[in-house]
Amino acid sequence: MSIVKVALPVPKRQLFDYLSNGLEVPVGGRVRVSFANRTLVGVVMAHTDDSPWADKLKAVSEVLDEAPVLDEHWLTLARWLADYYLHPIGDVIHTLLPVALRKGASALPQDTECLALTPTGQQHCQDDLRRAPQQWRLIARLKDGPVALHTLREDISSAVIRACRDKGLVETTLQAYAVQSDWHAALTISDKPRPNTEQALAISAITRDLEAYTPVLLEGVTGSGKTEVYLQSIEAILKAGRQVLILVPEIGLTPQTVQRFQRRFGIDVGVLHSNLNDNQRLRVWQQARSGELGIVIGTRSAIFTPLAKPGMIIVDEEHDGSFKQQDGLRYHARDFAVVRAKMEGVPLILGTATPSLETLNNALQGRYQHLTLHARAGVATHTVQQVMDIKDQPLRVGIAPGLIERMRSHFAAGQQVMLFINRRGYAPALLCHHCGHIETCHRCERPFTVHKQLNKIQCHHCSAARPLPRQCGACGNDEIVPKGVGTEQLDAELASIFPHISRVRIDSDSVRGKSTLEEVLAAINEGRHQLLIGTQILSKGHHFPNVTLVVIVDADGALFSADFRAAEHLAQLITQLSGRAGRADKPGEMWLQTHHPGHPLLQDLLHNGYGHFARFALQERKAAGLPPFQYQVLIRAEATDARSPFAFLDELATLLRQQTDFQVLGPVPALMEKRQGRYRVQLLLQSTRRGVIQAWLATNMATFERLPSVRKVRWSIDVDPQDFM
DNA sequence: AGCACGCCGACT
DNA sequence: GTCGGCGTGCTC
Repeated sequence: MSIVKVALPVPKRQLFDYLSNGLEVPVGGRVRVSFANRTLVGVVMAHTDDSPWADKLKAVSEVLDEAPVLDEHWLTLARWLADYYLHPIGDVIHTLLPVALRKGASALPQDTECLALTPTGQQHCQDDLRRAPQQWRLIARLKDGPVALHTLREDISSAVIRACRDKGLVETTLQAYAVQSDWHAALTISDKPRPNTEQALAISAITRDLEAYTPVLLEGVTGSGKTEVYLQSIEAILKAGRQVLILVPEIGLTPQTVQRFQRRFGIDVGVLHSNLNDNQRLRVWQQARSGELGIVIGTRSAIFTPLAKPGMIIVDEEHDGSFKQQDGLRYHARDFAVVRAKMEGVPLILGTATPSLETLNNALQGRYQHLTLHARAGVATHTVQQVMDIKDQPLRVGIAPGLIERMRSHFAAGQQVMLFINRRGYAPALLCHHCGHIETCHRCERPFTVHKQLNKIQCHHCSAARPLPRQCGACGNDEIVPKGVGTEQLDAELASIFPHISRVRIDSDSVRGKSTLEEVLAAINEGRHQLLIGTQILSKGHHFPNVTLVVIVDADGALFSADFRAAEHLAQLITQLSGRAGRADKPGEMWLQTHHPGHPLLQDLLHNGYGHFARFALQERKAAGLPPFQYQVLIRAEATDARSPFAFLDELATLLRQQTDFQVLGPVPALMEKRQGRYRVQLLLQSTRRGVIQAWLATNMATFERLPSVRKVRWSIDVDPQDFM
């Protein structure tokens, strides 16, 4: 009997057998099958002759691919992901494929909708469209032949296209999508500066052997010319006819970044970001896979882009938390990049000014080559970092009087000031002054955040919202006051302190969509705003040369957090923010407000810099038995009642404690005990040896799934957890 | 994950 | 009297 074993997108750790009925079904190709009263797209993992289900087997309904969409190499990577992250193979396969392919779209390049000039359009000249310059721009673009509609949409509005179509000047045609047929031939190198000694050393170290896995930690502060090292290392790869994959954090993928690569090499760059639709993603995936693109740049999931001739992987800002997927297949794109580079035998660059402790440790242990770039003369920003002790100080919106004065003098000198606060909204809580009641989201048991402008209170953990109450929900008193400070309040209060200063607020509430953020950032660097108030967004990827004063409003939260990585993240934030402010002739000044000015981590960071801090923090981690010296696996369970998650994890813990290869800690309530109406409990497994926990869990998974208590909970496994929320 | 089957409350 | 609530169980 000819049977195929199919990976299906269901949360079961198994494959499903179907009769292939003589159809040609390649391993790695997709099939459509009926499964529990519905039709699913799956991928054939193997062929076989018999099956324990022989009498119940259904036949494959449709073969979607003549050639595999996942070749042997990718099936191996898929199995690695499933084993390492203890995730069902069917869902891993599903995650690896572009959404269009998951839905069953053809994997072959499709004809694309293009716009072409009609004979009438051909004859039109600029004068005919004197009063419609946008329409003329479109006509001019099409003079050399049809252009794909999706390309035109990037810079021509649909109204213009419609107008021209209505006038009979243009028409839609279907034709094979024309990509740059040979980027290797089109490759030209423009505006290449001469590298300094450090850069030259780095480039030669990275490109010493283009055909071998050469992992490198490239540590370089802002202004040290890290991107130039990327560019010149890439050059060697491209010239050898091989492709480069670049991963960047979510916020770092700006048109400028892409343009920099495009300009240097004069070739098309494939871009994968969150605003693409399914077909656009599929197109980049196909072009990368067929080798038609020399460079692919994208965020987390871009690590799954297949390359015909892989040449190099670069992970920029490797410390960034957005590389870790927080649901489903909880992979870390940086870690998977390491595995992939090793398997494909290509150089790997992990670049950052503030390496994660995991990566730094790997470098210090000699697993990665550690290359350092110091700031170049003339570009160096020497931000002076200082601590503001706010004990007993009369704060105004959480800011010490001395710093209000510093702000005033920086404004007077015509410079910009940046305030960093980690809270969106007006205030993190609404308190009744009479009875002390705090308005709380019942689903998460956390205070509602006050949003005054939107006239509502909102839970930042489940986004439940209500109109801003006028009376206390408990006692009815109308003296209810916002407690604490968020970006919105800072903004409002500073308006009254500095009425003539133009302010701009930068957080996910005020900045909607990518273009808006770009516009705001441009306005800032044109000097149209003097005061910037914002959250994390400010620390990522944007340089503010005219900012000479940076204030971190509250550094205390991270110093005493239950999350052991909080101090590391604060240090990265401080270092990143300092690097983004000021320039050589206008050095910046940074103030950290704290009630604990003598805190050893803070003191070490400020006096000795990130590198020293990180080594010190590594020693602490080692002493405390924490990552990267211990490998962790977190098992989470949640349910609408408080007892079931505990019952399940208690049972699990008892089973797990039968072995002695790793520690079993818990179960304990999650840092956020209740979220979206569900009680959350977790069990932490810890070992000094990589992989032993996975091995044990894998062999006992079936037992766990048979526990009666498992029925009442939703549970998941997080390998190398990044946060414990 | 879906989706059906199955047994208890407020509605035309 | 029914529509529908979501608990439990199965899918080759």
